[in-house]
Amino acid sequence: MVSVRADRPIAEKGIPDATIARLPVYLRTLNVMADDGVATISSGELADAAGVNPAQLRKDLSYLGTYGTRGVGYDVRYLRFQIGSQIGSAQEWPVVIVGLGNLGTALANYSGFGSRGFKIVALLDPKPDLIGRTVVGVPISDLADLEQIVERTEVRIAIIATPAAGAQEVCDRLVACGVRSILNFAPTALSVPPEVNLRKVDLGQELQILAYHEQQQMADPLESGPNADGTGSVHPHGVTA
Amino acid sequence: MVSVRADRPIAEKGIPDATIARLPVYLRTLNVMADDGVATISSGELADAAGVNPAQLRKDLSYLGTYGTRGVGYDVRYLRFQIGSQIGSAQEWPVVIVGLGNLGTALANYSGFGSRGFKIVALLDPKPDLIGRTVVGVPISDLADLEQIVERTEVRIAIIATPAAGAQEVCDRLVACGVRSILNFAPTALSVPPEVNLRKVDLGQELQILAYHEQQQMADPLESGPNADGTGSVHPHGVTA
DNA sequence: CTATGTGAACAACTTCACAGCC
DNA sequence: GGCTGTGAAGTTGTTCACATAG
Repeated sequence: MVSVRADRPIAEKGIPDATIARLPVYLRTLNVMADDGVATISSGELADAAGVNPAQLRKDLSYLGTYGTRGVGYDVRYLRFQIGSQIGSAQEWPVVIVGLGNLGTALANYSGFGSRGFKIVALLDPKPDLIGRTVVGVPISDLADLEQIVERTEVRIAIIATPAAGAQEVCDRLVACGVRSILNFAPTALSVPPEVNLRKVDLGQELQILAYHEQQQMADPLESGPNADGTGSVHPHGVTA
Repeated sequence: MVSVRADRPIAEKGIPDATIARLPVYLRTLNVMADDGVATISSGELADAAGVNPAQLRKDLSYLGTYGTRGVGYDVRYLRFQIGSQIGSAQEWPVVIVGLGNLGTALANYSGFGSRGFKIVALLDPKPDLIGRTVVGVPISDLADLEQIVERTEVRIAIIATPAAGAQEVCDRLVACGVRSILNFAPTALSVPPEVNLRKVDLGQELQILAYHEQQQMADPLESGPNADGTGSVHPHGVTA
């Protein structure tokens, strides 16, 4: 079970997922700073701009290495470079999107992927009236050609944005032709062999949590003074997200 | 730190956010089961279908109450009813979406909201060529009319899907006219007063985590035997998401 | 004898608080 | 003096393992 993972030469092995998820946020902020001509920034300022706790920011950065200067802060350009090379904006990740309904199309258009080093190289859908149309310059191909397209483009990361019904079959086919990382937007649980990385995004989930807290606050009009509950918004001066 | 929050009549006070996020998944699964005519289901089967650990499922359900029968399992219809009433599918939550670019439009079209008790009652965008068009039967209104529309529709939950630049202003205006729960899809940190619930969704984040693990696995071709890392896919027989 | 419900152990993540360096 | 880097404490979420009910 414990997976061990014996110690290798240098560090740089175990950055928590939560940190990985935040690094692009820092990077985006640093880019803005750099464009504004800011040369140095403290953890407090950067944390503020990124919407996190300063200690969190410093701990996150400490996983990458020691890039700050005590008493001074971080060099914006240098830190930007370091984060960039860590999260593989060094290389470009080819990605295929399967399913071009509303969500798949929105994802294909979503500029946030491109700026983070992901490149949509193929779009797949079974509907004849979609096949041949292009989205962001990429033509939609027939889902039937999945195997040959995966092989030709050498994608290793796939996004499933199909209806729930077809998702598992698509998933199996992707796995069969060597895709090792799958991001599932379909509202269903997928099953994959253990060597495949699978993550799920549920667009409704955060809304659900908000609604729950809303309901709770309506239920007890008392004790709603400063901040009735936790999680939703428990940051020092109300900064979140 | 037992969290105090003096005991009120029955329980039903402190369900963890993580559990709230999973309940709709169970509900969806139960609906399928009920349609298939299944009358009773064990935690193992339901957990399997929902892609979670059986112990997790039982613990989640235990926050709602004691709805199972030892030695037997759960009554599908009864459990469905209980979960449904817990996550406020009892009431309908009116929601406004601000920003109807690709993402906002996809969210407006996303059927997952409707099936969970959310109802899009207003759409707002400042672009003249969008105003007046309708999406899922709801007309797009001028962002300038935000205040009056929020007041008229009495929405308490808003989704921000604008570009980063306009997000904070929209957020401030929403808060000013009484919106207490905001879901932010814009790639920027928003600041709100502490009584407002704010949550953020970053579509790139999960992809980033996948890419990181992909990169890691490429870095050590060794030890990729059974399951190189954790998080991504560490479920008993490889079922996830 | 089966499957729930749950205390307790465990694991991941966040925040605190302060030593250490500039 | 100011700000980083980090051990330690705190918090939240997950999994185990078993007593208990049916």
